[in-house]
Amino acid sequence: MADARATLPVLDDADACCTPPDTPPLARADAQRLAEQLKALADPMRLQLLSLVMDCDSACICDLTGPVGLSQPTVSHHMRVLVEAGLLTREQRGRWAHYRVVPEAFAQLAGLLADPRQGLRTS
Amino acid sequence: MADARATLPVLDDADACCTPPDTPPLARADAQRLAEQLKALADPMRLQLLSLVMDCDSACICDLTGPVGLSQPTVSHHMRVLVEAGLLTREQRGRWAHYRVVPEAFAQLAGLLADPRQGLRTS
DNA sequence: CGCACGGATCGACGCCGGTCGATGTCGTCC
DNA sequence: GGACGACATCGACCGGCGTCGATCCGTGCG
Repeated sequence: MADARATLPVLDDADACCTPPDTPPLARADAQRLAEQLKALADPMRLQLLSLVMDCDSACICDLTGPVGLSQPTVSHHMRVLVEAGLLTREQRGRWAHYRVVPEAFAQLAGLLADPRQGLRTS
Repeated sequence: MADARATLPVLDDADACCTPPDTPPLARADAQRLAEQLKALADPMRLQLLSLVMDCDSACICDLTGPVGLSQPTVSHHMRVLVEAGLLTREQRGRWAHYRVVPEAFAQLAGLLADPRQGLRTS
């Protein structure tokens, strides 16, 4: 802040008061990757869908449309988002696509959030 | 799925094959609340801002605009989002607004994600 | 082969949110 | 009081995203 800068006459714009100059923000690529996973989770419908998948080990879309009250294309879209984010896996069996939770992905996210200082530093 | 339904003659539309009928999805209000917190985190810029705040215990906006390369209004807006999501606190001191991380909020989110089955069931 | 079913994809629509220049508000200093 | 600096807010712009009806694709069965 300005008062700290006043005592550092030669560090008026290269040094932030609280941020050591050798500590840049989280790398852009890491931030993007983490944000994408969090964004996949950051929708109430997708959280509801996840809770349903978790409760029955594996689920297909015809089981999910009713409980969450969404149309089939919408559920299909959401499931795709979750699969692409690495939070679910999809397995085609005949007519049915089975979706399952990826526990490791949640564990990893939990680890990042549990220790925010170290977690958000991981690259 | 359809084959499971074929063996449950009276549960053809009320029962999903994998979801026990007494296990509804995550409650809508809970899903909304959790989604809001996750959405606050689900932006790469905000993750970068958070990593900076974490590294220096407390920061103000003038310290943050440079490292993340955003304008003051944008940073101010992002900080507001994080404060309203309960992930940061804001304290006005003279001209400066000090932002700090709320560790408990992260711990809670981590808990929800670490044990997804129970975590997403919590209300 | 034709039909039924489950699910993916397309296209359109409306809403949301990141971004910034401009401006307003507040606190501090002279 | 006026000037300055920090930061909040406003308004506009633009891209992204949730949603659904329609349609397409793949599988299974008679």
